Amino acid sequence: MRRMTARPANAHQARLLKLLRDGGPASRAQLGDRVDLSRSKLAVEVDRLLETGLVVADGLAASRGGRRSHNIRLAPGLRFLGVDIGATSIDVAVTNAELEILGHINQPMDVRDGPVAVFEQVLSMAAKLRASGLAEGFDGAGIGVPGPVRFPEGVPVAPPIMPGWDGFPVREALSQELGCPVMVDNDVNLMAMGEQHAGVARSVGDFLCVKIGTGIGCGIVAGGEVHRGTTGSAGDIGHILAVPDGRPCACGNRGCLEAHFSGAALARDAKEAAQQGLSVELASRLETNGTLTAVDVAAAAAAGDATALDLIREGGNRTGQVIAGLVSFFNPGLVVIGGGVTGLGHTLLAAIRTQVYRQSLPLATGNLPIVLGELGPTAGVIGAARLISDHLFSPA
Amino acid sequence: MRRMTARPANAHQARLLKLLRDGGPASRAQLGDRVDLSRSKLAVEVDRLLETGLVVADGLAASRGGRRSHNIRLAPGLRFLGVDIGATSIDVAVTNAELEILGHINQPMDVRDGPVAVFEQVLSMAAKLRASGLAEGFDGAGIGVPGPVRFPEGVPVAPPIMPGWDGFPVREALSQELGCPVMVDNDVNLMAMGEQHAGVARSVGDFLCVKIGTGIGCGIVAGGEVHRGTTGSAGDIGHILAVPDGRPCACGNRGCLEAHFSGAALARDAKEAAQQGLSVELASRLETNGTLTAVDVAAAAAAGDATALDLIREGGNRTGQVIAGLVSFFNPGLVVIGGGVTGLGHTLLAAIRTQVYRQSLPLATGNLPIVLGELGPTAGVIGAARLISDHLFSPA
DNA sequence: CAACTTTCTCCACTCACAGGACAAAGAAGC
DNA sequence: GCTTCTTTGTCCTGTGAGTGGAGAAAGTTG
Repeated sequence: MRRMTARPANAHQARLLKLLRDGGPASRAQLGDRVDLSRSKLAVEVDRLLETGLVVADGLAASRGGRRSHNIRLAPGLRFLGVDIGATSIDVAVTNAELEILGHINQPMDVRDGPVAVFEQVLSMAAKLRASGLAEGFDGAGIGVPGPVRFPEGVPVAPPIMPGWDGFPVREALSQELGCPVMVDNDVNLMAMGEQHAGVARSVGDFLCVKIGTGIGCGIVAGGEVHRGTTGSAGDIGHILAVPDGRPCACGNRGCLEAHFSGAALARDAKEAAQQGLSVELASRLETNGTLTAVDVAAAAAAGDATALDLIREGGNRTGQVIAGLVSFFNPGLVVIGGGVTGLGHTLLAAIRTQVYRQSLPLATGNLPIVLGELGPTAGVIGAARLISDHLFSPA
Repeated sequence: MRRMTARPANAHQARLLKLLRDGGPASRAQLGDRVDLSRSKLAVEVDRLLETGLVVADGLAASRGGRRSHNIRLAPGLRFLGVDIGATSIDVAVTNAELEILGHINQPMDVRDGPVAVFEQVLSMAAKLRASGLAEGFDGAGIGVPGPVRFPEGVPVAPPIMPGWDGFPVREALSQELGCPVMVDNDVNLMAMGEQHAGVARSVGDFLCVKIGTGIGCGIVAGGEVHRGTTGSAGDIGHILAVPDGRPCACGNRGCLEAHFSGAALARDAKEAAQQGLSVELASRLETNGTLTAVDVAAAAAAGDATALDLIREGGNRTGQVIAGLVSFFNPGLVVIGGGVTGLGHTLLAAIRTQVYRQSLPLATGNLPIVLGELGPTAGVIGAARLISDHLFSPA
């Protein structure tokens, strides 16, 4: 099958494509209501899109009391690949043009194995999805990496937790391998875009998306657009000072948020507690598995273990203090908490909320929801698909 | 004289007006180089602007080897009023259409006297400027207030340091009194716009502008646009936690940045130090004046007083720690320090720089200038004039 | 079957805009 | 003084974007 060759020729067409993507199939009349164009002009642009094959007209909708309308929809064969490279695992998904997930696989992996090994795995996962008949090829791919990215070029820059990726031309390399356009971004930004597109952040202009996984980061959306900062490192909140003279951090400083709360820090603290005999629950898990992860802490907490709950509360308080500062500064309309630790659930959320509502001024917190992400592990891949579709659905 | 009645009819005209404002007078040919329009279309739009009186053609420029060009410039009679209401003083200035300050006066005042008293003073200051022959009237006014503003309506909301202003229709009231369009914003945002227009932040897309005066606040510019947040309280960093279990703050919490460093905090600490006999210099000043202000501390520091220098360094460290967090989060391309305490100069700046460069990651700080504002007390009024001119130079 | 609705198409008219021809005004060389 | 070249600004025509109305197509309702 020939892949997507055309791009929208003008802003009107781009607008229409995005309407169809976000709102699903519609008739010409419905499109006319949502776009500021005369019926005649709209018909012209739709016809041109039909010619390019980007959209198709299939079937007639039920009558609403008059002539039945033609259903206009995005080409049903369009397929986007969403890739979310985490610190310890890879998510790959295929979506259709409406960014609905058709297939999704996850595999453990270590980013520190370097770009070559990781790419091999990503490509084999993509091949598996293709082989399962979900896609004959990909029209575009979005990919998220756990570190700062020089966005226009799609190249990671000085990523702390992924040495060996610095300056690696991710966009170009992947584009060559897959034979389709590729866009690269920070994984946290993609999570934010995912929640914005299909999750809790729909129709919120300014929000923060805090991702707590192996590390900790924050996606920033201002005026509906992702804010990436001057060097692409915006949202890198893991190394904000949380505890003066606190724990040593990999970055060389002390007391960084990430050194006190993150998947890695939680596992470390849980292990210490277990070895000190503070928790029978954690100790038995340590013995069984040989090691502890955030998942064990979550399970222990769910079982009512006091030490585990304390660890989570403590971490939540630290995180909440930092978020309180960000809320005062940025004044978002929503704060989303996501990432691997969402399994810690409401204990974590309650601790964060307490700190934010206590420390920030009422004007900033008065109507500020702080909620868990809605999409879980799919947020990243949906965001990735959204990234590339935004690119492809813009005038060339 | 009849004031500015017309507004640009379309985006092209708006663009041309802003080019003339920011780049000064120019010929049609020069305008053509800076705007993406054919000469014919450009001529049409310029002619229309000439008809409306928004721009004038006066005289011929020197020849550059061919036919001499007509000088196109903004109407020389246009006058904007810039008002910057601080916690303890008011600045009012008149500018021409190019936002050059033609006259500027400053008077001490207390915002807590409430909007009615303050307005009376602002109007009398504006009248004085008009009487001096600098303006026959005002085509628009921008006004900054030291607290959050619901921007579209131009109404302060829940301003901590200016009780009595909550919900007061500043925009509407002032517009009625002055008989011209008015825009209202937070004073810190206006300072940022001022430095962006005519100061150190020219041509920087993402930057922070930290204003340390009676209180402490931060203007945020992202992608060239001021970020105001969901409720207009973005940049309110005075109540970010700086010292766990630190000094009590007026907001009810402890350890807020503003409780540890601001004009007010500095005066308080200096007084304490003087009373404890830690500094002869400060004690003598206290005796002479009966009280101490940040200006006294600056003078003592300039005279080499160790205690005063310590106070400044200490405060700079606290502020620097908070700014370090904001830099990690926002990844700006520039940090501007301004406000009343700029008199503290390089001692303060050095302390802030030390903290930021030490605590934030190299990628964010690698090429990050941290500098004092260039415009001093005029930043606010220039920003105010810029605010209203941006409004008036946009299609109606 | 008539009357009304909704959807879509066609057509004529207006306006935005580009691009080239050309006029105006001066500089530089002969 | 005259020609040639350069720069600036104006005029004119052709093209394509876009609007709005007329009306055809395809239904529903009574």
